[in-house]
Amino acid sequence: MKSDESKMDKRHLRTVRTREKLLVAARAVFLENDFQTTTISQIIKRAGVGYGTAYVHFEGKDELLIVLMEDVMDRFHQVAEQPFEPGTAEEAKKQIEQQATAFLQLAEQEREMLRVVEQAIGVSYVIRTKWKQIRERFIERISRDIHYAQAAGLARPDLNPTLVARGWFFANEMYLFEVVREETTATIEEIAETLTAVYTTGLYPHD
Amino acid sequence: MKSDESKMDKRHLRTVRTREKLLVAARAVFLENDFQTTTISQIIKRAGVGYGTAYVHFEGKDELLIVLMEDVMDRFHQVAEQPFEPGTAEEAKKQIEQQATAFLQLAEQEREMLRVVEQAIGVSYVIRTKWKQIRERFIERISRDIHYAQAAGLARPDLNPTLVARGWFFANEMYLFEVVREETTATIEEIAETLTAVYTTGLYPHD
DNA sequence: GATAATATTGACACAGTGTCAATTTGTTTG
DNA sequence: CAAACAAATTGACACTGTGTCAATATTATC
Repeated sequence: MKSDESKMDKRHLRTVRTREKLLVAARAVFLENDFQTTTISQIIKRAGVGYGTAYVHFEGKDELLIVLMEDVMDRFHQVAEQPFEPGTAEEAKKQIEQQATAFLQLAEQEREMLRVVEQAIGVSYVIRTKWKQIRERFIERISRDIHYAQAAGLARPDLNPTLVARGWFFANEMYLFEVVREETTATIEEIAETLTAVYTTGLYPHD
Repeated sequence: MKSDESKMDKRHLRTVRTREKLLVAARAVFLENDFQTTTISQIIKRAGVGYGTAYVHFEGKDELLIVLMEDVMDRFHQVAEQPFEPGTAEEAKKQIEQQATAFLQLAEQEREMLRVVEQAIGVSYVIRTKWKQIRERFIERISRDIHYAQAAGLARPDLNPTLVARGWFFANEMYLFEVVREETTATIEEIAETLTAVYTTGLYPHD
């Protein structure tokens, strides 16, 4: 995470240190409060640097959070990039449920940061955009998976993969934030299982 | 919408007029801009009243929007309250698709106001709470419908109705806002059809 | 028409933001 | 090594918007 400081000259090193101080302070303040109520002034104070300094390193609160988000986002991308090459419908279901579970588990693990991120999505345009990128990456990936399953004769071929993928991801995303807010009564496994069941085989049995 | 002014004494009437002036101005300013960039000062100026007046009638920007939301919300509740008593699975699917379509059509019709509402949900706690109420009403209703269908032997009995309802509503809600933002490529009918198809019969055909 | 009740008003104190000229710290060069 | 230069840091300042409240204006009551 930290860049290699050994080769830097003293000047550059000071810059990096200041940046780091700001990020550490920002993380702490964000987690202790909301995104909205957190002020740059608080972060600056905590970091022990002069007021203007924060604006030299970051454009504002938003950019500070975006940098802090990056780790979490990497983990999401990892989940999105999991391979999907089922041989049978059963296998597909299993893999889909696994991915849904992994997704929600990530929400649980990164709850604190995601709590802040969720608030920030509402308030900040830049962060909303950032989140959309993550979402689109997931959706695109899911679309490809659906396409694959259709081509393999496993999934219904008459549905638009992108439309289906969006709907499926949306349900997952909303539950993700419910988990983050600790508003769910059910366990993650139960949620993933239920969502997957409906998604793959539907609520109404076939004739 | 307007209350009956005929019986009011002059004083009360003045109050109502002022309130109305503020609401009209607020609607105009909100629709011309965002929720975030709209300032109370703008609304006050537009309404042609003194600065403090707005704070006498409303707690702030949020409450102003909440009052403006009410009409739209009524229409949503109407959609939520549509009867659901299918005799067959086919009938159920049809009714579900109809409701999904109605829901998205409402998004299209009330696009402008909902655009503002969506932004406000992000920023304002009060409005987020208000929206959650609407959502819960929908989800509760859908849960009951699922329960009904399960009891009637139409729907899979092994799934938790509330969990399923949430997932289903979430997908619809996200598409609602996509429609509001005019970010969809597909038509409303196609979206409703696809969502319903996956919801009712699943992406993977049964054995 | 005097008094009481209520509604309106805008000046004010406050909180937070972002900028920029001045200052401090570090690097290079003759 | 001491100018001279370059880069990083700083906090005072101007600005935007909010919410409050004592003063003022309007309407009701006796």
